[in-house]
Amino acid sequence: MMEVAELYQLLRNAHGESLKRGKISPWWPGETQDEIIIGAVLTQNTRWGNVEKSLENLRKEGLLDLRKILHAPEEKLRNLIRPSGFQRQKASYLKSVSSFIVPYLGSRPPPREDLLRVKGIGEETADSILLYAFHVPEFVVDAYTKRLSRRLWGLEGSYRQIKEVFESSLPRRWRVFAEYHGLIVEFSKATCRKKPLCSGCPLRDGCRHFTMAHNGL
DNA sequence: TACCAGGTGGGAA
DNA sequence: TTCCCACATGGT
Repeated sequence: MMEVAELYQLLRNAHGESLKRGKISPWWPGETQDEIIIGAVLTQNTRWGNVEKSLENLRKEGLLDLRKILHAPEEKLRNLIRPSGFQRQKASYLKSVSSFIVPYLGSRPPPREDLLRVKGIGEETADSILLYAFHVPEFVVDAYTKRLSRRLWGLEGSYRQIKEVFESSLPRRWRVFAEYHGLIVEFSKATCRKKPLCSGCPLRDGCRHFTMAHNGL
């Protein structure tokens, strides 16, 4: 049985290149804390390609900045973030997140339990923000992580249970957590999503990609 | 055409 | 606690 720590090395061999993007943290694109936090909200149930369009719209208007979002008209925000969908919810979320998090920017990270009380921030978004924008070692469990954990190890647990499995199996360092989560996303996007597993699926018996990872290709 | 994407909130059971 | 659904857009 493949162990958690062992898989990390395999994924690094296969998808390590993807870790180079991202200036503040491995993998997550973004040049500022603000950009990462805004992206974390906009990517909720949304393809990253659509998020990029919204981020670019905000950048052009000088609104890739949480302090400015705080004072921007909500309707303007809605129009700018339209490409990433859920614009009513997400414009509202960006406001609530901004007002909470601005005092922490460039300073200490916000406590996780406080972040979770903010409208629009669930466990995954909270951990993404803490990990990628503030470098706090909180493992991010997303749909890819859940699926991979289920297929590889039969894990069916809650968010916190799966998070605990990863965190207890790895050195508690933010960079390890950041890389690992990014690698899982890249690996998952490159492999089969069909249910039940298609023949030759990576995650069970010799998927092409998995074999590639094994061979360090 | 139908389904999916780096989820969350709110209500019902 | 857990399950279900609305929320919106763009790509395949």
